[in-house]
Amino acid sequence: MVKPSGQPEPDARTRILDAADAVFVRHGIDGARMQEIANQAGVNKALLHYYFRSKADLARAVWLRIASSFAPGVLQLLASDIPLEDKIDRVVEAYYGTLTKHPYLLVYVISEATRHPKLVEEIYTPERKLAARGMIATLRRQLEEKARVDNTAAISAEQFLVTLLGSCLFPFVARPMLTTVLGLGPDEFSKFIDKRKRDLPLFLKRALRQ
Amino acid sequence: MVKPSGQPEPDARTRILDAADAVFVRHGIDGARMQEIANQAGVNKALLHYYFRSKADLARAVWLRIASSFAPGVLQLLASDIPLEDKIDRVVEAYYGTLTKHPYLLVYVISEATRHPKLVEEIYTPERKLAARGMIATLRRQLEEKARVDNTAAISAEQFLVTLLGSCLFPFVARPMLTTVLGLGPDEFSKFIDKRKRDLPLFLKRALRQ
DNA sequence: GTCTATATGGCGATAGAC
DNA sequence: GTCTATCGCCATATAGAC
Repeated sequence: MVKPSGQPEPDARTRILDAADAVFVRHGIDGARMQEIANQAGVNKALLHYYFRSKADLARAVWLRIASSFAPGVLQLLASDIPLEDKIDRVVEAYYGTLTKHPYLLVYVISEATRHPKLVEEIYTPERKLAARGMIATLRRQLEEKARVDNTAAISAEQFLVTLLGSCLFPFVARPMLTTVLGLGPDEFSKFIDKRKRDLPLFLKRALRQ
Repeated sequence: MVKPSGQPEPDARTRILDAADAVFVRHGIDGARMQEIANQAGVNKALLHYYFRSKADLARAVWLRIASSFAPGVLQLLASDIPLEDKIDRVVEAYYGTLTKHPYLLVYVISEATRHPKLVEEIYTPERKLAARGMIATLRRQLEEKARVDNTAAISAEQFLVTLLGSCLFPFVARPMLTTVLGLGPDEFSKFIDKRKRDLPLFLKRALRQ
């Protein structure tokens, strides 16, 4: 996922992992071919088995790399003590960068997580479990505080989280459907996303105040 | 997807299509095995090829059936002239029924649509294209009317649509991640969805007024 | 139409030279 | 560590009897 920035060719193992990343994300684990990964890495198929015993092991390695780099940033952001309304901006901002560049990434994570739920638990370490609880607690505190000040009923932290994530992530999940239904070309989709980056925080904040 | 309701066994072709539906939705096209479909349909593997030439053709037939039955209802709902705020309730209501019963359906549609965008165009007939345009136009009109009355800036119809759909559909898209992060068991997830069915319309309506 | 048996090809995986 | 060559399986697909 993260491309090498320096000049020297990365070693074979790294090239394989990068290639596997690209191919698995593009085609899903079942749809990926070891041959294609080998080609893209510029090595022989046998070398994949030398470094990673089997396709399943390679897929697992890729999954760990991707899934680990996916959530923590946003989780930490949401768990922090910055004001609730700022969080909205920051979450929107944080996701839209990488997801624009990697159109298949989110669908890969979702489909593999859905079809092999064990993969999710594998990256859900005790520390992360704790962090997630803390994040929810912080969110709840902020929402209750807001409700107290505005003298309204507090919104459920879990519900708010899902609405926030859903609103942010859905365009990248349903991209082909949306571009077709809305009649958008590739660059029009970009414009749509740009506009959304500005509009969505306003919309959500409006729902929050009173 | 639609299970037979009457007593008599459906004919083999139908049974195959139903079985293929279940297996493709569960495992994705690449992950599905013809043998499993045959077993589930109670027929021999060869019969699948008798009715549908190849796996690809069978997958295509299933896709057409599912995708066709998926959008039209909601599309029609959104295009109708019922008040905007009522639409929110109805959309939420409409999706949550089937998606609760078919946990893999949405992820299947999304992943296949993403990896094979041609499949999307195949179900996007001229009539549906027209209907989609009309739906957006109606939505825009309603949002502008609302803005005029409230004396505020109108929200983009496209953006509103995506927010509405995203908020509704995301829990079913990200279910395994959410249950893990929020620490929900299967029946707690149901409760979460029930609560969401009540809360989400309120939240969205609040963002709309003023 | 539905079955049994078989062909065909592709893919993951291994052996072994260098 | 990296390659070439090859194995063995398994999934799709077909032939042909009933």
